[in-house]
Amino acid sequence: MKRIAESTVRRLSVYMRYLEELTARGIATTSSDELAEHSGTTPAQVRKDLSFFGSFGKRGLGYSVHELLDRIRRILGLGREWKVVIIGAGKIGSALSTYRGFTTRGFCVVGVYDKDPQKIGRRWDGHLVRDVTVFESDAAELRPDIAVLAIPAENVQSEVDRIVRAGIKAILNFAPGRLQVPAGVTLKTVNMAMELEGLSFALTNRDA
Amino acid sequence: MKRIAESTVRRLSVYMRYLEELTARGIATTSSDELAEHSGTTPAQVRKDLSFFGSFGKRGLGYSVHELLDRIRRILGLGREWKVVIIGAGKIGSALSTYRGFTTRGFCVVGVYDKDPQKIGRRWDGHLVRDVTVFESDAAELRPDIAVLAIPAENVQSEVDRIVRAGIKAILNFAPGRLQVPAGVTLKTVNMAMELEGLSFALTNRDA
DNA sequence: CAGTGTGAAGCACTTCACAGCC
DNA sequence: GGCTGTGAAGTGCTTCACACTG
Repeated sequence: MKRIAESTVRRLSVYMRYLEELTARGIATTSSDELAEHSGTTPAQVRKDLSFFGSFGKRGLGYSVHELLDRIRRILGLGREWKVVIIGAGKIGSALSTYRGFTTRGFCVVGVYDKDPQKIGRRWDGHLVRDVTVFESDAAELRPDIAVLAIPAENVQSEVDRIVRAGIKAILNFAPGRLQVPAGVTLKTVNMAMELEGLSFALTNRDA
Repeated sequence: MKRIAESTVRRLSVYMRYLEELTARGIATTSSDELAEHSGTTPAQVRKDLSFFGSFGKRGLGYSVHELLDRIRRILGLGREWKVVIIGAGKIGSALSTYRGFTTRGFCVVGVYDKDPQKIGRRWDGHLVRDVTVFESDAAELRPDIAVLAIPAENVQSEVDRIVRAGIKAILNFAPGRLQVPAGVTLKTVNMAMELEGLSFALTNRDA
């Protein structure tokens, strides 16, 4: 398959949400116009995005909500359960694991790790917090798919290295700083400070 | 000024972090090569990004760390304090307000609001949680700059409308769903579920 | 000579426009 | 007739390459 742009993947997620809403409302068909309208994009963009993966519509009629939802779920890999481990038993990880849309889309927390002796052994959102030093051996047995890295700024790279050594191929990172991962490992970083700086820039330079 | 790409603004934030590190290490000059190396981009990109705002370097010598840091801070609007209100006294808002890099860069929490009677009146990270219905009148006096919207999925648009009515021009949103804001208001949405779906897609379609 | 600043070229994503099918 | 699917055109960000300067 040809390389898919990240922006396309994000839009597929948005289309999926609207299709879920249509399903809940019992609506059976939709169109690229309607999808675009509710996803903040254009009909041509919707059709182009979908065209990378196949032809899911019927000319003159539109798309079957049920079928398109099924197809997009499959494309996004949401037809299965993903085992997620959380590194860092803090507020962000907790917010994420209790997020509606986390469990409902097949993401399942199978382990929580920390290096703080104060936290190790305690319960945290129904999970036992384990020592991060046992993570590699745990992972060898558990085979988690995704690691959420939600630790303070220090030594983030060494935790990334640990996660990579454990054989995990996808990391959602909330820690700041530039991180290195080998090819074949996908790293997505969410940096809240940077988002705020973007707002600061917008406020400072508006109308300019 | 010509319109600046969001990607450029994000990179400026990254350059700033490296310049802060150099300052801490007492290093006085740097180059586009070095900035690129530590920011995951190319020297040409660094120079192009900076060129939108002026000529800050010296040919043959590079950039003064001190001067460039000062310039970038000014560009990003970080030379002042920004008053931030948090709507939704939950875990995400709490994680954000205790985030290193939040207070250190001039973002200051001046109010916390919720609609849950259980939370109103309670202390939350040192702030008194107030009823979200008094937000507009509070804002008229307090004049906050940025609102962080960290509430569950229901009625997010009506909260956005309330924030906009209060005269706030920048919103950092953690709630899901498509939101409308009038021109002149900047909305940045962080959707963790969507980030995870991106990882799910990458895991499913790798090597393909 | 070393390293910036920048027009020009390259590339990737978006939009257009229309042929094709229901 | 209506709406999809898609090559072609358009747009905007990135990379190149080199003139320029300390």
